[in-house]
Amino acid sequence: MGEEFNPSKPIYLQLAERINYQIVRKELSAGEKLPSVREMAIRSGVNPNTVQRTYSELERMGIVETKRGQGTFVTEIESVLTTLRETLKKDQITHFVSDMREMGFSDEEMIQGLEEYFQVKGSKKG
Amino acid sequence: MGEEFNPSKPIYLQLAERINYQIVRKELSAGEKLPSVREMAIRSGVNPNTVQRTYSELERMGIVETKRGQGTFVTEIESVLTTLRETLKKDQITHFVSDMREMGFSDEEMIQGLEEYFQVKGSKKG
Amino acid sequence: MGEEFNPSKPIYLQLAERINYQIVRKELSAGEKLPSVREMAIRSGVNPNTVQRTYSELERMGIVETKRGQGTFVTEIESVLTTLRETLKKDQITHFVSDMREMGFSDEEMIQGLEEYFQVKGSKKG
Amino acid sequence: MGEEFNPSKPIYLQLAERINYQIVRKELSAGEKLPSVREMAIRSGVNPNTVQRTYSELERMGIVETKRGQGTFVTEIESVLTTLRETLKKDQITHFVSDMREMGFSDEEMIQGLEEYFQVKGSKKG
DNA sequence: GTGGTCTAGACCACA
DNA sequence: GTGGTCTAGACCACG
Repeated sequence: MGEEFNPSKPIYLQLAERINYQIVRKELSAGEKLPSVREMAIRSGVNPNTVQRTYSELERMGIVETKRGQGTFVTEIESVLTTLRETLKKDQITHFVSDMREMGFSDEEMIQGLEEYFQVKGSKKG
Repeated sequence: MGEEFNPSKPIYLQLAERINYQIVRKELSAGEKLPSVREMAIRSGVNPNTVQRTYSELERMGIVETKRGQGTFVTEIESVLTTLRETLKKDQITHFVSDMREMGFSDEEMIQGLEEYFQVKGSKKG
Repeated sequence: MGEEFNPSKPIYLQLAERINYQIVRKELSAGEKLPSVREMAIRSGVNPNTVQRTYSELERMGIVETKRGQGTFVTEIESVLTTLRETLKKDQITHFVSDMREMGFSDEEMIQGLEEYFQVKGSKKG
Repeated sequence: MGEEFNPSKPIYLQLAERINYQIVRKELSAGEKLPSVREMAIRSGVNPNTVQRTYSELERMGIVETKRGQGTFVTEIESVLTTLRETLKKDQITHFVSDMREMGFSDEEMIQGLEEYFQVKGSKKG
């Protein structure tokens, strides 16, 4: 139990990122209930206070809604989920481009490399 | 001193990857001397034997040449460095595509996202 | 227990050579389990780490396959074993010719000497 | 100083073999003086008594002659040297064939392997 | 049990 | 100094 956390970043943010990731991957669907704070604390191997902070942060971002006495739920507002998806996409791309540039690759090489990859491995079109 | 290592992967391999990365980023140029085994051990916070194993591995891959009593040097064979560069590129791309697909993005969305990114931020052509 | 090793050559390589030799002589057959690292260490009178290194080397050469938690086994890939056999043959011949030449014998004398030897002692044809 | 000796065989015989080998390689020519017992003992790192025994053995075989007060000399009798040469050749061949047979090679494979070797590496004819 | 990794500390050959 | 090997002893993941 309890995957590891990078000590150089607040755990509550890392946990939030993981949940966002799960939402975009549809492991958590719109309207679905998140694990209770205590449950999530045990699963993640962190303190319940940390989970609480994560949930608050997610609520501040509009990604989850807390219903008193019932629990915390993924928002059903489509636009929020779409934005979240776009945000994560952008983050991934930013990180990718940054790494590739550090290795000295040009924009063309990245595009080209991707297209070659798709051709070889077979593509998944949207 | 002593950067962190992921406990789920052998340290000697992670260290090799870091060095490969440094070579591709030209933080280490062709023919340049690597830190001595002992020096690198101190810098990395690991045992000299572990560094030794890393250097052996790199030598086996042809990325590094060792001269007894003198030290360990980045190879000057161009083709090896080119291959290394291509390998790391492929790895990055594989990882990127894998993550993006897990988040449900299509190949088109990745390419498109990249191109948008380049247009907004300004491109670096090869 | 504990056969002797030539101090002028790494033990882990000498041990590997011995095992290769045993395989070619069919004292170890394809698919057969090698002694465990610890067992072999005791038999050979060396440290388990040294045996480990030998087994790693053999695996790198494809001569041996290791199954986690089960042991190390001689490969069943015929081509590898054939190649090994050919390699050892070549090594033997190289060594023989080198010694004979040092003693001043010509190629003809070697061939001739061999043929005489076979005639006198009785031959084993393939 | 002092090459190593195989503990499984008398040192005096190993030393005799080495000297025979040197004679056949013409590092010691017919009639040439061998090092004095004391000198040889130092060079070989063995006890002078052992060298004495080696020289006696060589004299028994007719390979050297001892002249009181002058030293020990390689014989000048051609037939003895020829025989020695033939004996060493036979020993080499016996050892070679024995090893190759243990590895399962047929007589044909040995001859064939030798001939291939000569073709590739270039032959030295007598 | 198995193999695999890591540390600690030692000794060696080379230059 | 450099890299290379070896031992001793520990801990881990796998089955």
